[in-house]
Amino acid sequence: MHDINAIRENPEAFDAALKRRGVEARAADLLARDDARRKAISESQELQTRRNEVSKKIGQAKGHGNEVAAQQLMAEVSSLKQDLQNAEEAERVLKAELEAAMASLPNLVMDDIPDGADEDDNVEIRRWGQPTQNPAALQHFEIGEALGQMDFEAGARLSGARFVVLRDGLARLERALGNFMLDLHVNEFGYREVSPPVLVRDEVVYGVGQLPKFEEDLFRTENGYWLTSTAEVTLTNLVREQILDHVSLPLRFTALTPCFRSEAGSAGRDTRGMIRQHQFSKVELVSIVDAESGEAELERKTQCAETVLQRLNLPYRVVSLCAGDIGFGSRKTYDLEVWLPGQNSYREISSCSYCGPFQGRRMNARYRAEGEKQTHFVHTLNGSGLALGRTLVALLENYVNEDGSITIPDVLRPYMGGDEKIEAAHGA
RNA sequence: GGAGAGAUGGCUGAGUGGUUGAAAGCGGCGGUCUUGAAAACCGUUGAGCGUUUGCGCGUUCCGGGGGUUCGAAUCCCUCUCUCUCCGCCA
Repeated sequence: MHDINAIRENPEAFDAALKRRGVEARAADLLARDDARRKAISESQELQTRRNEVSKKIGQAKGHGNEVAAQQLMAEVSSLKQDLQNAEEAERVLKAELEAAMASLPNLVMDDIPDGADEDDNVEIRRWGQPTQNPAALQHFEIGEALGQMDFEAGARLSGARFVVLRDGLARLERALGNFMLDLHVNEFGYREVSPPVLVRDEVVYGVGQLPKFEEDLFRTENGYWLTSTAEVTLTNLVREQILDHVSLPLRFTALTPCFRSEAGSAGRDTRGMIRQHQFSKVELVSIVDAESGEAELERKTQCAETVLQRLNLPYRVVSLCAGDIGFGSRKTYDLEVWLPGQNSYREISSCSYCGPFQGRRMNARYRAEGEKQTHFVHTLNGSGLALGRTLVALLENYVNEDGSITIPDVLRPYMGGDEKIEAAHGA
């Protein structure tokens, strides 16, 4: 959500920032609505003042037993009633219209992100590790199916397209990855582990900006719950409608949760394999910070996510998303793209975003500095650290051996009972 | 699923239609006293919005929304949440 006062102060800057995203100018329209709204507020407040004055006198007259005077005053004020109702209704409507107009507008991007229209204009920031080039490299689903531990037919039988069943070593590998990542972020980077709900109500989804605009990307239960598409939704909303002490910031939360996405509009993309599923597990990293710390926290968070890939020894690159490709609620986003030999390309495995006060305002989440009266909206950040399914994909393609077995990276072995390899299941 | 009770300021807790944004206590902050601290005493202490250069003025908010009334924390409707008992259940 945007700050209408900031738009009033500098409408040109607002429109210019929207334009970088390819969104048409809106400031003039919003300010006209705001002007009408404020006029309506003044009008209804004026009527309220008059009503309150007379009503007090009525109370006093009745208190003194002066019924005649009271009756006169009541007759006088009753004529105000309809006017007041009309004025209040007008105010309500104008306020709702302004909010609706703003709720669907994306966050303003930061000055230092690249210009561009789509993902082709994203800018590579750095690379880590040596990508292996091998024309004969297998894709993860070929490797997993050969192991007899990645079963898309079973997934289809249970649930349909874009679902998978993992078994044996691969099932355990996924669990090991989750534990490894959580331990890393909790023990080394100071995140607090959280186990949140995955079913949430409307306003929570609105708070992070997925509603009202992206309803079609989400699953919903028949009685009105939304299935969270990422733990960002719940972890960020942990502070909704709160006023935090400045000294308690930053807050850093991590959680391992299933994520549910309808993938509407992705028809035909990544139809084979585990890259794009309706349900996947992810370790999420969320930070709640003050207005000054957001940019530094984005760098820190990106490092936290990168460390996972480094410990797993998976080659990757960091990409800064351009203005046309960046997400709705973000001001600046780094994507981490892991090297997939089977696809001979880098694929997104993490996305770290700095949202400024955009979500804080939608959630009405604030903080207050020691001894100050003024409250400020919290700034929020989120990032994957990492998506388990895609990490498993990367491990298969980067760690597959000649015989089809998978070497387990050193850091995961304690989580795999000391095993060094995943080999074909019995009877596969 | 059935029956019932409740939601008031940072906390506890009064208040059932008329100068009530709300008693009282606790907590917090400031002050007096003290070498310092404690105790005691005095004062102060919610969140928004509109308007104003500013001091300020006005207005809304007693779980959310709507209604009745000249006037609502107080009456009505509705939603959400919490609690108790019964049933079911991982």
